[in-house]
Amino acid sequence: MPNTGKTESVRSRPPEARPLDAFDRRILGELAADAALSYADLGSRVGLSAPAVHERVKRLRTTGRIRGTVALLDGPSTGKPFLAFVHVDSTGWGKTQELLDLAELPEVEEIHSVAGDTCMLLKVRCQSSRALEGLLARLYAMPSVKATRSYVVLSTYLERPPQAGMTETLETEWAAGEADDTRP
Amino acid sequence: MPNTGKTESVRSRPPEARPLDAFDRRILGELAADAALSYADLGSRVGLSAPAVHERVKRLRTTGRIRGTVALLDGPSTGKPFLAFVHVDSTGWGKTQELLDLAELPEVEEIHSVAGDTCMLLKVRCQSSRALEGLLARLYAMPSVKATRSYVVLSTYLERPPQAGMTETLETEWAAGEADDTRP
DNA sequence: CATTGCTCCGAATGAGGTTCGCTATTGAAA
DNA sequence: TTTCAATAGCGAACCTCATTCGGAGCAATG
Repeated sequence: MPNTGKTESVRSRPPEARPLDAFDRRILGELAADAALSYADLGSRVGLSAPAVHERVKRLRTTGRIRGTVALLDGPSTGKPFLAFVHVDSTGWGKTQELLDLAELPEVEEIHSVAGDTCMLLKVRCQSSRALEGLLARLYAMPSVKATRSYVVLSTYLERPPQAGMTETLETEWAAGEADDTRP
Repeated sequence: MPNTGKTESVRSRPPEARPLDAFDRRILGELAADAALSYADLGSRVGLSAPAVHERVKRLRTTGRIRGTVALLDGPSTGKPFLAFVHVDSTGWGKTQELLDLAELPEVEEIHSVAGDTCMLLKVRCQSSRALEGLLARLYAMPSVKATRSYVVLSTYLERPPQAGMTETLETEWAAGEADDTRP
């Protein structure tokens, strides 16, 4: 059966453009807390049948909303009790490739380019302060690295992956006593 | 059946004291990358049968090595494209309770106490720069908060949960050209 | 040398993931 | 307004896989 170009152009809008509805948000919230839930349980929590949530979860995966399903390891009890954030000052913007190569080390969990008084921000978790020192030595061995500032974590009060919920009042509440809302 | 105190004292050593062997490490590595693996697949990868890995994974869970199994959400495509690290200077050490209450906001992903020129470090992910501003307003509304410094993430090159692997050479390699190893 | 406990494996069972066909609903075209 | 097509939902069925059970090999203990 031949399909008209007109119909096709309407129907084949990119799937990732479709916005998340309330069902999707609740599914994401549940799975971000516990991905070991059965589809039957998940369905009863959000008010859908098992095949229906299965279909939605599959789409959330293929469209990239869900990046993966992983086991969260506990740093201290798996041999990496030392956590630190390292700010890196480097010369030039194009020379950051060697910094990105640090991604091969399992101790390096995050590499961000940030706006502020530093260029790059690393989150590293390793087995000892000596290992942290070794990582800093690797940094300083790079010609482009000018300086670093390390923030060693003393206590972690909260640490979790991205959450599904959003605080709507964050965008409006604070401005109530300060100025009128200038948005349209 | 009564058990002798002697046997009990020997047998009931804390389970978390048992060190991880090579099998455990490989299992943790696989599950940290993909927790949706079947036990049969996981077993064939590490060289054990399905019931054997099942038993080990169960123990890794109960002993806290595995904190949970979760779906990793993609921030930008789930409505939170803005990521920032906020350093907080606060007066006094006991007054941090109001900071810890921020954990109720789904935008706040991490709260650490750090050593360095700041007291606390937050990782926050929210829907807009305006929401980030609202969160900063909440911070400054706290009497104990003296100052904040924000690092807005421009690009994220790497972001992943704790990994199982460890770079052994980090503890030794760097010191080779500097000084002799002083460890026993 | 006997015993105790641990961990592994193969087999069996039952729960749950996955697919299929059908129906209701929505939105667009005639 | 009528008609058509596509979507998303559900119940039932299938089939994979998680989970349990019993037994064997092994190490450490007394």
